[in-house]
Amino acid sequence: MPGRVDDMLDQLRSAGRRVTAQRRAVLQALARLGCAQDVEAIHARARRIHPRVGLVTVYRTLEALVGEGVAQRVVLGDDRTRYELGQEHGHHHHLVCLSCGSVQRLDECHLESKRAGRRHGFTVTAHRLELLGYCAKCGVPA
Amino acid sequence: MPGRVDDMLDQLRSAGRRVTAQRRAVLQALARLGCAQDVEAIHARARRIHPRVGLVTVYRTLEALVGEGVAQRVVLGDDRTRYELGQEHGHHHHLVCLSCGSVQRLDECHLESKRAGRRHGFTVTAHRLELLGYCAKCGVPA
DNA sequence: CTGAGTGCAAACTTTTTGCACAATA
DNA sequence: TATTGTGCAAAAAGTTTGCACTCAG
Repeated sequence: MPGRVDDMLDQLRSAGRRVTAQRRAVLQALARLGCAQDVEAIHARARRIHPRVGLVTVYRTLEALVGEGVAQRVVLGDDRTRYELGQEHGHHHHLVCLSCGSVQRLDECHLESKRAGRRHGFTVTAHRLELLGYCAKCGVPA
Repeated sequence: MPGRVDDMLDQLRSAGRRVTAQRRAVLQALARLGCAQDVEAIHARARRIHPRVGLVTVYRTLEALVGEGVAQRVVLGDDRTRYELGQEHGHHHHLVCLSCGSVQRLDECHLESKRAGRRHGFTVTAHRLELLGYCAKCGVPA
């Protein structure tokens, strides 16, 4: 995971962007936090790595990372904007616990709806799927 | 569709809520607009039906309708909160055009991921699926 | 007539922008 | 050194809340 962060920093540099301590911190925060984290959490984690990271910089850095294809926005249905490393490669979905709000990654993708879209004259190029329910820890409420 | 609105108003009344001209207007706006509309659009449409509807009332009414199971929130990945009539019954997904932003309803649901969730110790009780791409009118960009 | 519902204004939350300063390449 | 990136403060945008007034039941 640390090597991966360096690779991404190189990618930024190659794209003509500058590598700063703040960006490194945001990237490391993303790498350590796992998927679908909101901006506040990313900011807090980044601060633990490098105290001089402002919230504004986190917003701007995330936008830059998305632009470079290093990170992506994730929308889960609550009102928070979330981000995670990786783009379409490493495609996955999320299991969102309705009880504790935890989010875990689901790598399988049994999706057969592309055809359905095409039947509507719609060309499906991407999709987003969230499974909502209760995680093993919480269990289903009575 | 007009009968359906009256039925929903009755449902509100039975639940001890009051039926006002504003609520009727919001409900009619939802019925006429189709699925996944944002609050601003609902407000504008409601105003055309009954000019004395404030934005705040639209927010509060939508919340009440969701609480009564008459309407539901829809999250599509842009930053807007959207609403539409109907709840889990009438389950459907959306085809979101990346070019014009139009949203159309997809009634089919070929979802086989519930099993996948269960394998993770996760009990799936609901899911959300958006297919992104290009509608027939827009076509796929070069 | 009594409490649920409404409108307005103000408060809040989240995200964006302007501008002077700092630091990378 | 030439810019890109940063921080702060302020502005926007979207949503919620307090309060007095209105109206459905």
